[in-house]
Amino acid sequence: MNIGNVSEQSGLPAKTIRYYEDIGLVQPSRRENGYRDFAVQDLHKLAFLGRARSLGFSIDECRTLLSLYEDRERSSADVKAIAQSHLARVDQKIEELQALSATLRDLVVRCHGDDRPDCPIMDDLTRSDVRRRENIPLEQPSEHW
Amino acid sequence: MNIGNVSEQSGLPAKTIRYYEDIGLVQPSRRENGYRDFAVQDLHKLAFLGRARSLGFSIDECRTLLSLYEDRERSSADVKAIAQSHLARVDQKIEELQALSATLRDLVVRCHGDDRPDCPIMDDLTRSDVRRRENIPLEQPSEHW
DNA sequence: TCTTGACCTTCCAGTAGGTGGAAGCCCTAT
DNA sequence: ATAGGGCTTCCACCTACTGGAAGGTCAAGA
Repeated sequence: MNIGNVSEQSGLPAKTIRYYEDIGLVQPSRRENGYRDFAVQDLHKLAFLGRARSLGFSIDECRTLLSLYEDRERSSADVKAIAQSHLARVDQKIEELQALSATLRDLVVRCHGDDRPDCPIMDDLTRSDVRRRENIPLEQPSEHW
Repeated sequence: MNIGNVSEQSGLPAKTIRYYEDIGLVQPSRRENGYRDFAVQDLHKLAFLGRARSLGFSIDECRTLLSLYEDRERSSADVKAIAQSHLARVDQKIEELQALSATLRDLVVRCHGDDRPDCPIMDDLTRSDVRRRENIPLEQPSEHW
């Protein structure tokens, strides 16, 4: 099966599939002309990956899930542990964003938003005390959401 | 003022401050020995940036906010518009994560998590229909949370 | 005066998870 | 024979930094 075909059936862009090969998630064979030749199992794996990614699992988690996926003897406890820790992170992120949302909403509501320059949002950003930030965790850009 | 001093007072790592200079957010002068020499205004700008970033504004939004910060004639409407669109994105993200959380929680609850291999989580990831994904937006990795 | 250590500099690479584009084969249909 | 679409590799770019190496600078203490 050519990459275009697999792309269409799995819903993943061809670029992404090549990238997944690069990082070792799939190992399609090659034809004589150099074209990748995907087996049906590869298609299943890619579709599995697409679903796991759409649930927000990281590539590393996907790697583990994939090995569990291919292990017929794996225990459901192993899978559950991964899903649980992912769920905990999602819920944590939700809480952080909700605190952020509340702060922003408060600022937006208090800003009259007209032609005059005075603005509570700017005042807040300019303020050098720390009252506002007491309950707001820092963004962790390294999390790459 | 040396970078270490500014770092301590603004709460931003020195590396980050150098990076902010690289991308043109601050322009400290230089001493004869090559050391950066920050003015008090630079410190204010960096503290402002730190607060805006902690509220989740992107670097590009910070750039705009900074120009508004330095414009005493700016209208509060301009600031409000940026904050509002940011708030909308935050709320959108919260909704997505909540849908995700609900799905994951359901899967986790249904998985008995013992030594046996059968696992609803795996079943869901393996399933090739689209029922589950109907209400779940795709992760947008380009958003870089 | 010498040395130690803290502080500063630049530059390069890496992070996660891809995406965009260029240059160039390959294959099929007309 | 040629046009097109599909396939290949490779390199660069995105966000917002962070880590580390190699080396210059400065102030304090022996």
